Amino acid sequence: MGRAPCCDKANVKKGPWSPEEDAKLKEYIEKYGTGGNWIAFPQKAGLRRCGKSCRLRWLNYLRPNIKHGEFSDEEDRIICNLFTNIGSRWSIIAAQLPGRTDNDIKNYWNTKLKKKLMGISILPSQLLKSHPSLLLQTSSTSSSPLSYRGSNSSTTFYTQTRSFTGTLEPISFSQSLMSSSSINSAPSALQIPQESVVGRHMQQQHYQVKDNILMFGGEASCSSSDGSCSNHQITEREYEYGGAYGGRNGGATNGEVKLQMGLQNYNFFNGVGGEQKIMQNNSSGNRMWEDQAGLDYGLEEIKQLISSTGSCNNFLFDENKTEEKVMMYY
DNA sequence: AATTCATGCAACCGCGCATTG
DNA sequence: TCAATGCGCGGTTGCATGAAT
Repeated sequence: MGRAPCCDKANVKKGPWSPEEDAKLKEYIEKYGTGGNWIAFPQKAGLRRCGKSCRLRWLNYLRPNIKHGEFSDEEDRIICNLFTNIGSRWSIIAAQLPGRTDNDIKNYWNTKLKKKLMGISILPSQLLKSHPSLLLQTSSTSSSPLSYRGSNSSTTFYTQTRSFTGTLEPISFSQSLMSSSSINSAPSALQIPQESVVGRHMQQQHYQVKDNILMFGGEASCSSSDGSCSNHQITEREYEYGGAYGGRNGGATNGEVKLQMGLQNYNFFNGVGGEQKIMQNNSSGNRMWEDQAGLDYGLEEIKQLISSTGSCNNFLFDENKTEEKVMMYY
């Protein structure tokens, strides 16, 4: 035996609210308040709606000072931080963001912010599966997809920070490249965000390794918000896999991806709880990317992904928008 | 131009908690 | 103490819209 319904389902209207209903609701509340009883509210206000529906409409859209539209970087940062600490307690998170509703934040998280995080560790193979039109193009003599060249000298990692779809906006990706989880799981782990390899607006980034510290950012760093250039460099040993991730707009030049690390096994795409790619030698001595798991991110994993950097502020967003620098031990 | 697909968002639903009698 | 009731929250759904094919 379930609980009694909160209202007469047969006699209440469902679906989108009309302007007339909105006006009625707003007018009544401005005159008399909510009356402290949402269940009884519709009858008093002359609305054929469920009380819960009235409450939701008022709280999320009609009450004063509701803020709609784009979330600022600061708001992103707060959401990210709070999610790391308390999880999906949207009402609490909303309490920290004046004018924002829990529903708004929840939707924003589910549709955009989470994707940004997931984009950080999505894999090239995954991209190619879902975007076969993205032909691989090697930047050198190699013709095989995801191939790379190695050398013993300095390393350059060229990539881009723009998304390849409109939903993956750049979010200081250079800072988010690495997570401690990937670091912990294997030496020299490096995550390449989705937007790092496919995009319509190409950029170069270099990652530096100095004294076993991978350094992101620096003088040539780019701002995440404007998509300007960021340069990072990795020294020690160079491997390069030609990225044909340029897509229809980018082509060979834009899609070039170079990457180098100094170890034999490279756990570049170690998504937290998701698919891993490990570059390793095969029997014929060629290095290959190996799928390790499916790409399935849960909230816990995303939380780990966030928290693994120690601070969400450091993870996603640049405090001062002028320099991005992340140092990691490998 | 038509169709399909992807995305974002408003709204709904069910459950747990708090309050009240 | 306990049952009834209402509130609030988080997860999910469905629709509208725009992009891609």
